[in-house]
Amino acid sequence: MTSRRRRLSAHDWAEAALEALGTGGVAAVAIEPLAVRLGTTKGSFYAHYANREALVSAALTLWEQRSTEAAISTLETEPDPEARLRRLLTQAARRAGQNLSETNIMASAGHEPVAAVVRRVMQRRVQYLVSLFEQVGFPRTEAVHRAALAHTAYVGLIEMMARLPGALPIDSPGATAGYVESVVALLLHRTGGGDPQEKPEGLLP
Amino acid sequence: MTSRRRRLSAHDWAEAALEALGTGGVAAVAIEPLAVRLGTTKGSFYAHYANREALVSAALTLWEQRSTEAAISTLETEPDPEARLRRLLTQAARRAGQNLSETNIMASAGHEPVAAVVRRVMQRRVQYLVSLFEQVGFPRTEAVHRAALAHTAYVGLIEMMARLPGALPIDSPGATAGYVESVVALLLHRTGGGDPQEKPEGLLP
DNA sequence: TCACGACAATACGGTACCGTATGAATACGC
DNA sequence: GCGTATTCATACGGTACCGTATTGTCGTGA
Repeated sequence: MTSRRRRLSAHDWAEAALEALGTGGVAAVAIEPLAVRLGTTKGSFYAHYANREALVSAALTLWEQRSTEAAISTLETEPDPEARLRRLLTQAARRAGQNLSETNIMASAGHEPVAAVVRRVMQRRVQYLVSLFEQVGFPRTEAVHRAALAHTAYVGLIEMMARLPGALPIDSPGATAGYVESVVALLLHRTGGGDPQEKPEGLLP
Repeated sequence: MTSRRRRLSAHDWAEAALEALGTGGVAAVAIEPLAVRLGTTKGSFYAHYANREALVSAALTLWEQRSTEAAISTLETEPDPEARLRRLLTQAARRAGQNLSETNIMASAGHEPVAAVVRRVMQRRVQYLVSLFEQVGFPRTEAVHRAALAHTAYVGLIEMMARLPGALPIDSPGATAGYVESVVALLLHRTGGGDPQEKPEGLLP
C-alpha cells in the first residue's frame, strides 16, 4: 500500500459535496459528515475552502459543467431535428427514474446561489428545446409552448418518479415506454393549436 | 382587547406548522421558532403533542384534507366533462405561480411520512384526470397517458414558476394564458397517438 | 369556589453542526 | 536533506435545535 490515506484535493471535496447535494439537497452538504465520509477531519477541509458556501458553490459548478456537457453529447450524433427531438425526449424519460439527484438539487433552489445555477441550466435546456421545435417546423410561439410543455413534463416526471415511485400509473418500465411514445407523438403532432398553422409537413428554412 | 395572548390549541400549532411546511419544507417545522412565532414557548408545545413528528403529521393531515376539498369544489359546478377538464387545467395553471407551498411540501417527500400523504394526494389527482379524459372519449391507455402528461406538466410548472421565476419563456401572466390555451388544445386534440384511433370527433359514450 | 386538568415559562442536558486556533505531519522545491 | 507551504488532527467556543423536568398559572365543572 503506497498511501493508506492519500491526501485530498479541493476537487475531492467538491466531488463528495456534489454527491451529497444530489442525495440530500444543500442541507446534506455538511462539512463534518463529509469529512467522516472522506476519512479525514474538518481541519483538513478549511485548508481547501474558506467556508461551507464555497464548497456548495464548487459542487454546483461541477454540476453545471456536467449538465451542459451531457446536453451537448446528446445533440452531436443525430442530424435530423425531429429524430433528435425524439431521441432527446426518449432518453430523458428513460433516465427519469434515476434522476433523484437532479430533483434534489432543484429542491435546494430556495438557496439563492443554487437557484442561480439551476436557472441557467434550465434556461439553456428550454432554449434548446425551443430551437428544436422551431427546426421541426413550428412557428416561434408554438415552439415555445411545446418546449415549455416538454420541459415541465420532464421536471414533473423526475419529481414524481424519484420521490413518489408508484404514484403515476405509468411507472413500470414498459408502461413508461408507451407513455413516452404517446407524449412524443402528441408534442410533434401538427394541429391548429392557437396559430394559423395547419400545414402537415413542409417547413421553411 | 379581550385576551392579549389567548391560549393555544393543538390546532393552532398544526396550522402554524402547515404554514411553515409550505414555506420552508419539513425542516422549517421546528418547535422553537414556531413557538416564537406564536408568541409562546416550547414548554407549551409539549402539552399538545408528543414530539415534532406528531406535529408534522398533524400539519400533513390538514394539508391532505384541504387538497382534496379543493379538488372536489372545482368539480361540482360544471356538468360537461370537456369544459370541466378545460377549467381544471386553466385554474391550476393560473395558480401555479403562487403554489410554492405545494412544491415545498413535495420536496419534503424524502421524509417517508410526508411521502405517504403526498402520494395519496397525487394519486387521487391523477385518477381524477384519467377519469375526465375517459369521459371526454379517450380510450383507457390514451387517457392515462394524457392524464400523466397533464399532471407532470403541472408539477413541473409549479416547480419552475415557484423556484425559478423567469426561467420559463412563458412567465408573464399573458404568456402563461397563451401557453395554457395551447396545452389544453393539445391535450384534448384527437390524434393517432399510439392507439388505433384516428376518428376526428365522434366518441362513444 | 376551588380543585384539577390543561396550558405556559424556564431551565437544563443532549446533538449536530459551523468556524477558529494551534500545532503536528507531510510533500516538495531547492 | 532542509525549509517552507500545504495538508491534517484536535480542541475549543458558538448556534440552533430537540426533548425532559419542574413549577407556575389559568379556566372550568362538580
